[in-house]
Amino acid sequence: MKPNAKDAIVKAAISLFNSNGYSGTSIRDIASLAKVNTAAIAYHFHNKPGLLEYCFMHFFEQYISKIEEAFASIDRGAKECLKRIVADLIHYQSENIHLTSFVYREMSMDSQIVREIMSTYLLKEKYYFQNIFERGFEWNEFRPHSIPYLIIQLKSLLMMPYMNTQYMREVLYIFPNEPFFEQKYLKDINLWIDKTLCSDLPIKKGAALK
Amino acid sequence: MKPNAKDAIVKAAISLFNSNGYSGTSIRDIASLAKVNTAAIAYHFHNKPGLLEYCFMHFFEQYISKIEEAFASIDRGAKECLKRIVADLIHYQSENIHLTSFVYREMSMDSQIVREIMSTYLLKEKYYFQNIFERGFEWNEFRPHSIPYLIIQLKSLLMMPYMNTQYMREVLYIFPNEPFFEQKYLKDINLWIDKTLCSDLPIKKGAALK
Amino acid sequence: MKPNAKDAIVKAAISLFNSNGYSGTSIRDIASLAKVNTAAIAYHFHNKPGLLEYCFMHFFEQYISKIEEAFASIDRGAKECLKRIVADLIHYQSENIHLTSFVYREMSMDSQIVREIMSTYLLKEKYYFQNIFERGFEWNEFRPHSIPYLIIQLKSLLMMPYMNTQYMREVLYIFPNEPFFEQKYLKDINLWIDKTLCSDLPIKKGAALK
Amino acid sequence: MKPNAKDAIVKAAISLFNSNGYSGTSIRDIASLAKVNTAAIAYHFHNKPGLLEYCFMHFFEQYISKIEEAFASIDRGAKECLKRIVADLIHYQSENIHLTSFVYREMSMDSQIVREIMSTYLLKEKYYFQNIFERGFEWNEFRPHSIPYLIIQLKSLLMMPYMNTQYMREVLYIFPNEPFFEQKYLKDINLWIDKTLCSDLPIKKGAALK
DNA sequence: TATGAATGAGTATTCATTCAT
DNA sequence: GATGAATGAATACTCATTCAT
Repeated sequence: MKPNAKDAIVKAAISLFNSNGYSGTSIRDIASLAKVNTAAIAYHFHNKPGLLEYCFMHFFEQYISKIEEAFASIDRGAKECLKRIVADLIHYQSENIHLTSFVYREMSMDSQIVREIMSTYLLKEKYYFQNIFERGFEWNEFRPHSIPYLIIQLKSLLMMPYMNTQYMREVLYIFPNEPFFEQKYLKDINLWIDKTLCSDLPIKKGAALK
Repeated sequence: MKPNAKDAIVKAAISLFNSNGYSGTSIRDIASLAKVNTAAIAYHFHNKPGLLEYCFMHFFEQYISKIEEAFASIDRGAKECLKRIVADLIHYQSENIHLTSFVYREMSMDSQIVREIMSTYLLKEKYYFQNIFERGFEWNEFRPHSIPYLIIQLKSLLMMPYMNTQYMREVLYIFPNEPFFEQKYLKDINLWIDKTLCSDLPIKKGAALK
Repeated sequence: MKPNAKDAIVKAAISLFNSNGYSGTSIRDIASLAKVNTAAIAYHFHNKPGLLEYCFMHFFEQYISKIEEAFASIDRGAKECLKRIVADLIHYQSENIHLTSFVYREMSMDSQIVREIMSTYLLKEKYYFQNIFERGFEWNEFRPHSIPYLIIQLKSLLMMPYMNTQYMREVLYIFPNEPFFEQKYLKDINLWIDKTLCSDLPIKKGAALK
Repeated sequence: MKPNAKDAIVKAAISLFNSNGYSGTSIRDIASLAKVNTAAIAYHFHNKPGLLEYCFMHFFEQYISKIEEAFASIDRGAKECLKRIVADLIHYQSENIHLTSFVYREMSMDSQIVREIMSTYLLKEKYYFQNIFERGFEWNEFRPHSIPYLIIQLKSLLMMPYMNTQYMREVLYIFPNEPFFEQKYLKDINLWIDKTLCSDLPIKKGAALK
């Protein structure tokens, strides 16, 4: 009868998790929004945490693959590569703004699933960023700096507009799902890369790009 | 019998809200952690949203007063003033890390209380930031730029380590409640102010500082 | 694919009904233990009560036929006949200990099925016992006594070790499925027959066996 | 409002557990029969197993105390003592026929609670019976025999009419809660004691009662 | 102030069963 | 014959809140 019950459930879940939080959303709310029987959720995702995990995986699988694809072009320069990653991630997040928003929020909770996701996906992400920064230092593209502290800043810029869409809308009157925003904000992050990450480089003694 | 039941409740609430979220925490959990009868919470805070509102107000009252105090020294220069605000806020957040963490997370939810807090405190904060940036442009301290987009970046740097303590700890191995972190991270934000916010200034034609 | 799905289901059902009770066992538990689809149970037994009824019938059909076979030898003496019945039933119960255990327990519940089984099989059993006792009185083999009260005692001795296997194992350290137990316990019941059922017989004036 | 909610719950629970079994009875059935809110059950007994445990303890506390009281008179002879225990237990069970019935049935299930009850109460009961039998052998009152096997028979006679009240009523037309039954059945058990337990005693060489 | 008892609405989950394939 | 998907009703339990004491 339902052509795509599973997809309908996920879509409803993302929407409700985003506005009310995971704990603040009931299985029945999701089921009624997806026009599906509550038992169907148990059938497809075993239980509520299972549905959450599915959303997490759904998000991070694509997230990481964006990074991996862009990372392949590391040989064209660390800065170039980083900018491409940033552009891809911003685009991905803008396209999946509700999912991104709720995943980021829920990742700040203390649970078994979160720890698993972190050690699976976020350590991998860290590995790529670390690699890029190290290449950047080596090839004299980036000003030497503590890598973890650079990651904090980079991640903060990547996450902020998608974690706090409410604030963006109601205080700053900026809507992160508009295409206009994507382009403009990207420029700002690139400015951070150019100015804060790369500034005050010592004499460029023939920067060793392949 | 309880010497300071109200404080005990707030302390327990902050701790539990922080690790399990507001919806994920029950009145009884709080009561049992605070070693207080459940009805005592209703007595002191009327109901569960009342307790949440109290935490929000508790946080933002102090938060805004930090900004206001520092803003009084705007005449010594916009950059100087901004740096002092940043320093004070970072310190305040580090001192109240659990409260900060849970407040920021819960502020991303969609509720009546959140909207009220936003229009009360965050619009006020925006007003001060706006003022500082405008003065900075006027006095030729800051490179001209869209103010909302500057606020995004500034806020992102201010909030990130306190919204994602889990990530900080488990992926980056950085603990935002250590005094060492506060100093080091502050330097990084100042670097952003110096390099990204102020860089490429046109000829300083007698920058009008007092 | 399943060579003997029906048997596998019954076997699994007996095992689970025995340890968790009928109500405490779910169709899905049975299906997964029998490695069968849940719908297969509905196919073979119509519904859950149908499966229970099948187990009851399976047990009592054989149970009654044991009695009937032995009863045929009534002419060789009531006592002789009774001893043979007891021996056959004890042996049958020992061989089907799990089924016996759960059937006896479930028969103490108040349901439509139970009442049907009782009026079909247990009234028949009573008829045979009654007959034997009457012959025993007539032929001066048994001490005259109220038949229903004799049946209580006889049934209690027959059922006890199989209804309370848990107690037998954990308190008395006796395992009713060991062949040793069967022989020893049988001797005890025969002792009851000899001493309590037959004791203090008036002068045996030529015990009238045909 | 409810003068004795707890008692009302227990009374309703005993009635329903008796006719439908523990698993076959829902919290809501009990609550509605006791005219109490379902949450009141959780409040008084924590959860469903907690209510079951309370019933078990309620039964066995009194059960064991009956034995202990009667056991105090062991010096007046093992047989005398045993007869008094049997009389007291039969009376206690007749007075609490529904509780007895369901407790005995549920004790045959495999669960944590049952194992705990067994090792607490039934091992104690065994200890007393063992003691009585040993004294009986020593003082030449009982025919020497395996103690566990004697316990089986004794327990079977004690339990049977109360475990199978349905069978008693519908097949034998005997109602174990009638005062008449109690007296008549007690006589039968005493007969078993006199005939099967004590029969064929060797020459009573001045039976050594203290 | 403070609390033990109680409540009604809510929670996630499991149930036996059905049905199109 | 056999099965994966789906369902409505029921499950035990937890929730925030109220109220008499």
